[in-house]
Amino acid sequence: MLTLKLIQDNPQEVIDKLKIKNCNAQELVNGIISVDTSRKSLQTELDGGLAEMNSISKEIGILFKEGKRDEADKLKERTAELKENNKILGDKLAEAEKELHSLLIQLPNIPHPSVPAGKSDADNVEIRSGGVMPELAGDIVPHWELTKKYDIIDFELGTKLTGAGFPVYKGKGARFQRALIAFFLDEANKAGYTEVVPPLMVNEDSAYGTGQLPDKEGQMYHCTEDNLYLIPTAEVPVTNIFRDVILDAKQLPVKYTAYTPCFRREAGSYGKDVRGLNRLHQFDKVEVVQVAHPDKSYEVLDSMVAYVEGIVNKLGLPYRVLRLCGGDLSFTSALTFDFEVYSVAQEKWLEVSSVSNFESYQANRLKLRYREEGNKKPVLAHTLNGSALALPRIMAALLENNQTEKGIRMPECLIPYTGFEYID
RNA sequence: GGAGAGAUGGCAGAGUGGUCGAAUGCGGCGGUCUUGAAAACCGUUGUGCGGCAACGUACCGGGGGUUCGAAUCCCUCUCUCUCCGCCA
Repeated sequence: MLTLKLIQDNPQEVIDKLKIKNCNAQELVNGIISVDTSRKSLQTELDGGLAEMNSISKEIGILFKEGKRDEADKLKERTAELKENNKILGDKLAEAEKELHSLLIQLPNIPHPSVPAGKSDADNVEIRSGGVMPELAGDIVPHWELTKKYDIIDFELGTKLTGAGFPVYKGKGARFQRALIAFFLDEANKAGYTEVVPPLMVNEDSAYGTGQLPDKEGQMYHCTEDNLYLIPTAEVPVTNIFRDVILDAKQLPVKYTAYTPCFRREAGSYGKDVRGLNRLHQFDKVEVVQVAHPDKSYEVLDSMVAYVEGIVNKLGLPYRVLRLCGGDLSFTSALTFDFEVYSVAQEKWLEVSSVSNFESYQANRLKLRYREEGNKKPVLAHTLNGSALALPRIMAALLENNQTEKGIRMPECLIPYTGFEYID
């Protein structure tokens, strides 16, 4: 969430900037300011009452020690009213804090100045493209037919075991999947990211910390018995490593990578682009996460984009990089670049990565701060993350784009991992 | 799953109703000493909120209660450890 200070100091600026996200924040901002103002005066008043109570209690303590029971009892009479008053003030203050908080979390992150205006993904701006469009002869077959032809992914079997959107990878398909994971992790390691294997389930606090709760509750699988959530992305457990943490400035940037399966209910998206590997309830992804110094976070973002571009290039896929417009930017992001790869049989661009700078928006929720040397006050850090990469659509594009008469040709960089050159 | 013990500052570890935000040790930071370092000694060393500041206030796992006053007593939840059982 945004910091109160920012909203208090520049309310109009916040409102103006959020217009890029097609968000009319006028009312919210006004509400926040007025609730905060009353919160402050309540606190001042309550602190005064508590101070008086504390000093009376001390006096009573002293009187008791001196054996002056009567005087002490007299003082006690005065405390009753004070106590009641403090209780009322305390309740009001708690109420105001709750209200303030619920308003604050409704405000999305402020977009970076470079974010273009726009309503939907149609308004995203292509900033770069690369790779070579494959020119395939003969019948071009979509990946869901290829997976059947080579018997490498069984969607129906997954339906039998679990339900739609939980495919079973088999034989070279399974090996292909494992190869991609290992390749992505090795690349991330080479780029200086420390590998972590996080839990695949998180508690409420973690889901809240990265913003999945309360707004996206319905998108996560929830184990009610233990009140745990299956992670929709490694971002959740990995970023929450830093919840309530104060880092040293010299520790920044912190770079973590994690491979995890991801679980998404995808409620409300039935029937749309769900064919084959395009949209699954469980899929694999390698994520990269950085905690950066605020002054450096956009350099870091650029480096993360360059990093993702590097691995897409190694895979030999035609791709484009988009700068997301205000309307398509996620609630928590200040600036996001999407990577899409071209899938020749579907004749579609498929989103395979999303690289974002959240600035201090997540950090504020997480209470993730750093301390400058010699400086006493801890300051909110910036968090960034990106997919590097999400597997199913990469696999879909590789299957379709690399289909030959001999089978599916593996990209050069994967052969050491797959141990074979063709899926046939 | 059954029985017991426990949760205190970066860590270790005192504190069982009254100047306790909390002894002491370690660690960290600053200084003295030293050619430099170590040792020794001195000082300093949590976070949030309110306040221009002085300062006030809250926080001893979470929540609630008793009391003029709670780290300390009561209730409840969570977690950790030990033993037993079960098990990859």
